[in-house]
Amino acid sequence: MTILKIRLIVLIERLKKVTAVAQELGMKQPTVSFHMKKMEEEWGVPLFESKTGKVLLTEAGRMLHHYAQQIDKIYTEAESRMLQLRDGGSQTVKIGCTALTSALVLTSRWFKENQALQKFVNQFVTDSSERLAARLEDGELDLVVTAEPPADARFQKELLKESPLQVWLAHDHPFARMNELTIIQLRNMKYAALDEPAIGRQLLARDAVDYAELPAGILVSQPFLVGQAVQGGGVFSIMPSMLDSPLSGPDNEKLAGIPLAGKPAVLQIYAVWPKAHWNPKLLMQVAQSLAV
Amino acid sequence: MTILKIRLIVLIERLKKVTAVAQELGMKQPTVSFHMKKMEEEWGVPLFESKTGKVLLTEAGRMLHHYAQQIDKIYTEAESRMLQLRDGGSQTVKIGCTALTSALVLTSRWFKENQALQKFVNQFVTDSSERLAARLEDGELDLVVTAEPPADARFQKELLKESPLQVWLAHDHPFARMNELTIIQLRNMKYAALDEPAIGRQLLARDAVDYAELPAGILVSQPFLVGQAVQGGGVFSIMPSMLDSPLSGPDNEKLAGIPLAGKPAVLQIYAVWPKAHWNPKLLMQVAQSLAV
DNA sequence: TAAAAATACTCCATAGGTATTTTAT
DNA sequence: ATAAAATACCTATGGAGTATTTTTA
Repeated sequence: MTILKIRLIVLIERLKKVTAVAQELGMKQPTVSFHMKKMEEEWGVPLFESKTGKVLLTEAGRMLHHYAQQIDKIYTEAESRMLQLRDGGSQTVKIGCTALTSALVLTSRWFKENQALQKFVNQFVTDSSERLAARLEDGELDLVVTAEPPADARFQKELLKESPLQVWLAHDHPFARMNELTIIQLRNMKYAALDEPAIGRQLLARDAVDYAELPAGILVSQPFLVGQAVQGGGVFSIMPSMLDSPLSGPDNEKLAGIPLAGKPAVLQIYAVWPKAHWNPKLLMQVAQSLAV
Repeated sequence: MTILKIRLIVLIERLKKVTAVAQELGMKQPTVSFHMKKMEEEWGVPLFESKTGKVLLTEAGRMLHHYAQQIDKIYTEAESRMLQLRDGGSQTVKIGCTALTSALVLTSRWFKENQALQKFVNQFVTDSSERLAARLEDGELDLVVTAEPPADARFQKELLKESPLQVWLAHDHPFARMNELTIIQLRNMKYAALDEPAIGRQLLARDAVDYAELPAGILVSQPFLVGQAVQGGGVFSIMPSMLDSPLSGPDNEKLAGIPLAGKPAVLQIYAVWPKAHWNPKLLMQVAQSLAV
């Protein structure tokens, strides 16, 4: 069995025409027919059937297709990785972050202090933490920085940073000089929330009642947008204390960060990577650089 | 690239000797050497290096190995499936259950009423719900019956049964004729728990305080062992009400099942299977048969 | 009847072998 | 000195092509 034949099954299922498959694979129609016949011999069962001008898969064919699809995906990933490795002359490491964790971890300081690492680590991807976990599992990403590490024994987990959540306000707000704030005190303002479920989960775990009383407000996808909204006035947010510089844009006044009254909620940022990775040492090194 | 070469990488990594790999694959040493060289040409990078009598993988080799391992696993699974299909003359469906869900769903009645289905559905596996989810994902299982369905859009989920949790006691216990029981009333007895985290989670969700007050006791892996322990006396358990016949063994007196006082906790049993399965119709049919 | 698939036949690359040399403990 | 790996060389099968026939919409 060759990868080519595996792709052939995938394409037959998708295109349902022998000529179209041949075209897609850059070969001639008889060659594809030949392979189809050969595969049926190889497996000892009919895999394809012609129905009303289309080539369909038999039950056995569909079963094989199920596996062929997975293999095709993995092999394509391997090819693209190897190309990067060959052309870049060295390993490339793809890092995935959420909008929030990228702001917390990929600071200008990190880029300045880890230029040597950037020979290897040179691709940064942003996505939701669920999708990051999926892409890590697929082997598309090497390391993921997330506040919601998947609970899976196949992955190595390393705590990078901890940051308590606090209330953020415009610097000229009457509350900006308070020592601490309860959520009830903020009920007349809008809540600008980042689309990062980990924050909500932390608040919920800290105090479900407080969480339920959070007023409705604005949902944004980027930390700096939270900053803009809060600068605008009449709006507060709850974000990690560590986020001060990303929140205050270059030409904005600094925002005021005031601790939550009572039990604190702490956001934990983890690096996660597969234990079976081909260069765990490099990944550990990357994780340690991100932990500074 | 052929599957054979993919396996070759996997075996080189495992055995670290060219001759050993050749032996394992049923070929001669020069053939393996030949393939190794060919693959390095094909990928355009060195994949293998000789170190102190052993053949090791280079960085690129390790990277490729990471994918090769996955592909090998999937392909082996496909082969074994196809063999079953060819020899059995028809599709085989492997079902995975936890100890508890098997007792609730794979009743003698099910086997009696679904003999036609058993032409296809003829392998039953028991494992923890986490491992079942992993084996389903791997394609080793076709359908999993679990109280803890994975939250994953790739899977189809179908509610099979719902059963309230209730207290189980020996038939001659003083409480055996009560209409309902609180957990506090049982504090002088031992709690025989089944190793099925879904039960604990349901109780926790129902009332965290009650749950915290459950006395320490016995942990068993099989529902019928819960029955034995409760029959023994001085022991209670909390199990689905639907479980009466599996709990009372053939030569035991019937156990008494008494509802929990207050908010009920209900265990939900789901069938889960991959949406991308090659015979979703059959699986849906199986799920419906299990729901009776 | 026109387009798509199957068949027949040819050619070269690849996968496999044996015999032998080279390399490493 | 000996076992393992590399090399050289040969053969059979498989993969790809062209030309042609058969099928089916």
